[in-house]
Amino acid sequence: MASLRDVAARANVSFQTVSKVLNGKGAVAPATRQRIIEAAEEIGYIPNALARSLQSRSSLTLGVITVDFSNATPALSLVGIEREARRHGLSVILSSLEPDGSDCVRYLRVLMERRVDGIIMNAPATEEDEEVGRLLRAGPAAVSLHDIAGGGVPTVTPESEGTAALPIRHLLSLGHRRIAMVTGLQQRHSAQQRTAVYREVLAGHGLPYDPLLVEDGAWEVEGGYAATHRLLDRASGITAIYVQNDLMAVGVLNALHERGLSVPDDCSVVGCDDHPVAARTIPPLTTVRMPFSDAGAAAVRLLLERIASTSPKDVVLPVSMVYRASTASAPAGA
Amino acid sequence: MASLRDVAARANVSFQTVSKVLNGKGAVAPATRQRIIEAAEEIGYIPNALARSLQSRSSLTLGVITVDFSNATPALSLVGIEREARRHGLSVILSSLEPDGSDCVRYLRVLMERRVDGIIMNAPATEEDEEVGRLLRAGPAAVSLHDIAGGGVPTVTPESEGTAALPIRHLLSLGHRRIAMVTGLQQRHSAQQRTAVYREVLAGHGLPYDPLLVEDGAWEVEGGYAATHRLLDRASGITAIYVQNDLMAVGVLNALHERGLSVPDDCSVVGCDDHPVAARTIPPLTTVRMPFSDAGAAAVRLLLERIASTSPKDVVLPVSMVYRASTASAPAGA
DNA sequence: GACCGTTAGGCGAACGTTCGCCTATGCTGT
DNA sequence: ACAGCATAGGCGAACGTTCGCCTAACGGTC
Repeated sequence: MASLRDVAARANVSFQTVSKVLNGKGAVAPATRQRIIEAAEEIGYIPNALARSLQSRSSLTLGVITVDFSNATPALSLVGIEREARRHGLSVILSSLEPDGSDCVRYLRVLMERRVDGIIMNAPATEEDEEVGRLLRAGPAAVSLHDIAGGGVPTVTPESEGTAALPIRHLLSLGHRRIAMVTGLQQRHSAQQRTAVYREVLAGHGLPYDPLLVEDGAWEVEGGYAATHRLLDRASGITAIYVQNDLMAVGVLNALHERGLSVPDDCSVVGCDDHPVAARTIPPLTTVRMPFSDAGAAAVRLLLERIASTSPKDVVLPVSMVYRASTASAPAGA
Repeated sequence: MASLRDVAARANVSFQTVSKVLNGKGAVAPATRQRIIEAAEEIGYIPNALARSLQSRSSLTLGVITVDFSNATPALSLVGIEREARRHGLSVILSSLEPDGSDCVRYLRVLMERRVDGIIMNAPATEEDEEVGRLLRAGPAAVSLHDIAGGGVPTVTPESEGTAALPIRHLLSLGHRRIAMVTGLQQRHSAQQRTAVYREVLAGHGLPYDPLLVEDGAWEVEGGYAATHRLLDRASGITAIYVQNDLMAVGVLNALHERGLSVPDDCSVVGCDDHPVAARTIPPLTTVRMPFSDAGAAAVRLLLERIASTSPKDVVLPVSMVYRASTASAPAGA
């Protein structure tokens, strides 16, 4: 692979002069410049970013540590990150984690060895991990899409209050009183927060918390399906279900259909995320639109600010309701 | 950031000796070794992979150029690639393309500048691009998940014959004779092949090709929805639809439902991919399981073989049917 | 006690850049 | 004709590694 020296030899100049020309830095005579550019082209010179980074102490790279992105939502965040990074001329090194997040420390170290300019975390499984928090505070600039143990890392998150409050209020306004909930993994802060808001909003309407109305669906289609059957088996009078993500909601719709319950006539369903399929489920799903891709992009911009060493300021992104056909007034009899 | 020299100073040895210890290479007295290891730990030494790569002429990195992975299928391939790369101690640099693939050449160049050890392509939009083909043949080792213009790049692909033949034969065996098809983007070789196989298999059963039965759904949910309405508007007697991916099939099911047609009683639907939601659509979708994640992993292994300069041999992965509730015998009247 | 083999660790060079400083050349003005 | 000054380009050093070669010291053998 050709180096500056090879180009220089061909153009009869010193290799530093070639560097100047190719970077448009120093003063070089037009004729020489031309000669150098031609020589570079002829031998197919491609600069070595490794050497450049070594010298310049900046790799123009950022590392991303993400939860498994087989699911659409982390994939969307990743898309947002990658796109925004690309816009700023940064490359992205991708590391995905096993579900338990146990290998996070190892991958953080790899990123540090590669001298990434910054790190973006999207691995909620590690949000309680003190060691991860320590490394992120000590290492290169970092930004996270969720909480980090011990804090000190700027975050970009969807407006958590609204994420649960909007759909619950929507259901209340339609006259529903027995509103069930299918949650994501209860270890995750985001699931805990939504559950807390669900309790609060219901309490605000004089409705006591009923644990029989809450089931864990583990963020997965099958989890939502199974959770719904469990809910309907043990609790009566349910006229609406708030599901903490759309993937589970697909399972919920299927379970309700299996039981011969019509959505929304017998039971309303609200999802969360506005997953691409939500628009065409049967019936189309009323859901909360989450700014996943925007959050990824915002994280990159925040990271760039942090690298430029301005003060870290958390970003909270707004969420909004998307009204479709899976919600309706509570049945008269209920 | 600490370097070998800093560790050396603290342990009173030459920096090369530190290198030896940390890489477990040369013979070093146990006492010195211990001293060095402690010194490294005390000052929090982290090796500089950039410098190492520069010297060793190997970056332990592979570049991936992928179509936008908001959709589940390219995301799954990417997951497979990343996981397998990680298993082999390689990092992944991710570049995603705009839909038209026009920026591919630019990103290939970035990867070459970064001296990646290999490149994996998953960007069907570039499969006709001669320049891309040239670069891939001339540059570092490359492997593709689709065709490359001009060939010369080993590929990993699903068994294309079966991808369309299996579902069509399934529908034929159920007695269907007017089988419509919703295709992906017709520019893509994969869509073209499936269309060709569809024609052949039908012809093999004495059924002439009817262009009225074929519509483009552009791989998207909404495309599938709109294509179905167009099909039903202009062609009569359709009792089954083969949809070239599950995402479009979600739209197809929705459109059929809107028209008051029951699946599978009035019309059977077969998808393709075995997308996570396919198990819980209404009704659950009969589909072709595609080995996306496996293909990604296989691509990494093939790339490693290529790097080790064994001969490039294309890999073809088997596909299989998943029978669910969206297909049934053709209605008696048809 | 001279010889040799082994072990521990030093040292120079190279990988491919960028950067700052230095010098040779030629041109201007008086 | 000579100071003064751009302009063009050379050169050394540094970034942080790895690798191979060299040498000093030590212990054992005849």
